[in-house]
Amino acid sequence: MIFEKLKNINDPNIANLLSDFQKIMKQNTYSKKEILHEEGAICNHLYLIQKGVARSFYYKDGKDITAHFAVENGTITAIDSFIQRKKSRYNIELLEDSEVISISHQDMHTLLEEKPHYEKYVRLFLEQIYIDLAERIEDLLFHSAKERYDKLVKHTPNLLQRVSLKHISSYIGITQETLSRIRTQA
Amino acid sequence: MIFEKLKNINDPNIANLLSDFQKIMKQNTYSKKEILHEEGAICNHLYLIQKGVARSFYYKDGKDITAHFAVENGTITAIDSFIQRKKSRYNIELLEDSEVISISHQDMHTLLEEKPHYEKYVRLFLEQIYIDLAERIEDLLFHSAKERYDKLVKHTPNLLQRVSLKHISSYIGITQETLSRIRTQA
DNA sequence: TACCTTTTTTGACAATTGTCAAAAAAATTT
DNA sequence: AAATTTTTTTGACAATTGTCAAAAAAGGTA
Repeated sequence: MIFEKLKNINDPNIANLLSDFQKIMKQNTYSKKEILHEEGAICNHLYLIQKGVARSFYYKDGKDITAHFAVENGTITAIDSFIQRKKSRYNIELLEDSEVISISHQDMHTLLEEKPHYEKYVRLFLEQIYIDLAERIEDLLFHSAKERYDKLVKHTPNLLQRVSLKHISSYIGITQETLSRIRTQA
Repeated sequence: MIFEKLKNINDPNIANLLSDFQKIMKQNTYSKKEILHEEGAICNHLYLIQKGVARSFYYKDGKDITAHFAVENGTITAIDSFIQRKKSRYNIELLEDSEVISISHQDMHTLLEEKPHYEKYVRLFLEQIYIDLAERIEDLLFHSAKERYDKLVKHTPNLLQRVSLKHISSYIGITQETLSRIRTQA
């Protein structure tokens, strides 16, 4: 299942959906450090990571802050820009040599116009990522830095091995130094 | 426009949507402190506040934490439970005597099955609340307690006058005492 | 291997926010 | 209006996290 977020859906039509979406998917390979999207531009693509790791990030007071990671089967985009069609504050870069599928906003829009019965799946996709985001808020509000780190270790241990700690630390909302201290005293 | 989140949509069909949704809406009046939804139950309704204020909240280490406020024209539900059909950690209560419209999950599901072209609007609604949530994450991560409070004062000053500071403080992720100190030294 | 760059850790200290207890102020009820 | 309850503020102190600077470790390259 290309769209990991829809993997639990039991629906005979899903095969058609996949085949139609496949028509608007374009695959590319990128090398480490390549940029998929740069801040200031409107983000016109939804990216599916087939192989590799990507992160979205932005600058706050000159500091580089990671907003989201995507590994194999994950999706990434500058979601506010993609949805609202406005300039993005986010950048998206690859952290490993990667294979990435991209779907253009225009193609997706056209597909949804032509086959509005696919709206349902976009809705389901949004529901899933909404839940993910809501959990992240709870996490930030009500767990300590250490708890957030432990959760990450437990939930996505492989990410820790593939991504530098400075990105991890900003992702969980703390400084690199604090994360380092958390790790040693654990 | 009943659905504030869809107010910017320019679409001739929106009138039909409204009329169909109106058929599944039920209006009730509630008095202050009444509970719309209690934790442990699956949340079966989406609530639209016509008049009054509601908040969703839950308990973390015995402390009452506000997750969301809804004033006139706003929507509120235990969104994770409503979407995933699982038990909710949230409660929803009214903070003033209120008039509330409720839409049952079942009725909405049925309506979407019958008229799948309405899926698009649900998708647009979800996009909007996703953006709101994403902004909230940025706010929590990258603004100080004082900045978060000032933003609230600027953005929703009337809320401050209608809701007690203990709810405001937990909403912006700080203690009541810290909020009190922020307010005096401002 | 040696060199250079990037990442991670450590130290010292400062700033922010939390905790607990109590007082003051405001709102609600009798 | 008085009494009661709830909300807000204040004080003293502790805990957490951040900042800045530097050292150590790890990774990549010539």
